[in-house]
Amino acid sequence: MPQSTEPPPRPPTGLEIADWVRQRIRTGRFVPGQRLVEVDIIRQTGASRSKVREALQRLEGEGLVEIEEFRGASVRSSTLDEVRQIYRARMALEGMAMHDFTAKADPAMIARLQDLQDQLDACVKDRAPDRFGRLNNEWHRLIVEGSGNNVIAEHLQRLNVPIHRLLFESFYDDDRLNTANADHRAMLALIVAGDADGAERAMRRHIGDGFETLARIEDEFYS
Amino acid sequence: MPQSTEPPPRPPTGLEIADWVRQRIRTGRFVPGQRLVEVDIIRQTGASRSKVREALQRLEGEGLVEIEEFRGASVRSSTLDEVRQIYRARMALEGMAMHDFTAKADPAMIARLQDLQDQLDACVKDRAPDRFGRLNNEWHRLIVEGSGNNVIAEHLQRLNVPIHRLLFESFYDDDRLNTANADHRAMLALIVAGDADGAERAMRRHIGDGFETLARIEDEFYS
DNA sequence: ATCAACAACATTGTCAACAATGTCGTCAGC
DNA sequence: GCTGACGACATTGTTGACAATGTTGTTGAT
Repeated sequence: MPQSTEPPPRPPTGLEIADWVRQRIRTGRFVPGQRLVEVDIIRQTGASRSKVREALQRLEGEGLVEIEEFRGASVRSSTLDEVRQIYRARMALEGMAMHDFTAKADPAMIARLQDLQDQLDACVKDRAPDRFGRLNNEWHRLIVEGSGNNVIAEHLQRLNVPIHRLLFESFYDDDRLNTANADHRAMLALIVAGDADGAERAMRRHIGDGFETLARIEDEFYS
Repeated sequence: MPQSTEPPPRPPTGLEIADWVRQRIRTGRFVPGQRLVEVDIIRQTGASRSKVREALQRLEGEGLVEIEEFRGASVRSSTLDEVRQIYRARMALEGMAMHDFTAKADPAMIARLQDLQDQLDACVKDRAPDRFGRLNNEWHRLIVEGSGNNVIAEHLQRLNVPIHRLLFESFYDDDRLNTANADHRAMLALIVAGDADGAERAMRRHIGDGFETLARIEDEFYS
């Protein structure tokens, strides 16, 4: 795509366009409510209109954008209540993933997790919130991928999309950084101990707390 | 659509085509592996090619069909392990739905559930497995819709699609009919008692047992 | 009989032109 | 100034023709 240093001669496929748009939504370059005009995307990506339309329909299926007849696509925005529902679903699925991960984790996986944990600890010490964010994502992904359940992994990926304007800020709360990391350590201990049920409960609490933090930030924002 | 007695004059939309195909997969009219040729669907539904292609891409996004370049769409088939993963996801999500339903159920909802339960009991007595199947679906839907979590509801709907050839047969096991109904009664009692955690555990066990039955049938089939 | 090469056909992918609709500014009338 | 009708423009929806690819059947040599 044109944005990179080396534009590929091959015109981008529908999936690539979808990725491109998804990425821009993830990074906040496309904000909720913003209209996604086909021609603009064509100009920026070099794709044909069919491909762009295909990509937008795909994203609509993922719940990321909204398409209205003759009005086109726009980035979907969600209420706080929908975010609550998303977190509830994440608690269920990621909890289950944690359960299965704990039940089948081998020493190699645990070692990788331990390594990640050390890096996360360092981030907390150094107050490096965005590196923490990246590693945090990786930590959660490691659990989910390691659970051996691709169906859950795919559904979680779909739930992990920030369609709420406040989802970006939750990690920059210093308090939250500390408690989240403490949660991670506790979960690691439970995994090592082979306590699948306990690890699942801990994961659910961890995600639930994440939402609480988010809701608190939202509250403060409006007062 | 042509199959009904009164074909609508308006050409069907992409969503309707998707529903049409989905329905045919659900009822076993389209079996896993079967190719879905665009022209055939056009002939049978009267839709335009764009709409058919849109519908197929949508279904691909749902994981129901598989699209290969220049080879078109075909009904996706899944291994027993993928079915296991699906059931695992259902345990997580429907368990959570049950939890929230129990926590917020009002007398009216409980009454509707009680009514359904009576009809289910009758079905078991009368040995009416397919009516039981329909009511059973309604029972589960009532719980999920009543949980107040649309996100979970949508993800469950996506998980509820039978892409495995044996998913149809599991209800016709007479033993299973009885235990499943007993599960339902037990869950109803837990709901009335307001025991959200207990109801969640019961739902998870119930769904897990469903998979066990399925796996047993599969085993017998291959021996 | 087997196999490769080839050709006719079937099916899907792409694109561009056109139609349908929404959007926004303009202007007359009050 | 306000409002509603009107028209130019922008954007999306639809269709059909054509290109690219896969599929199947045929033929002829071995």
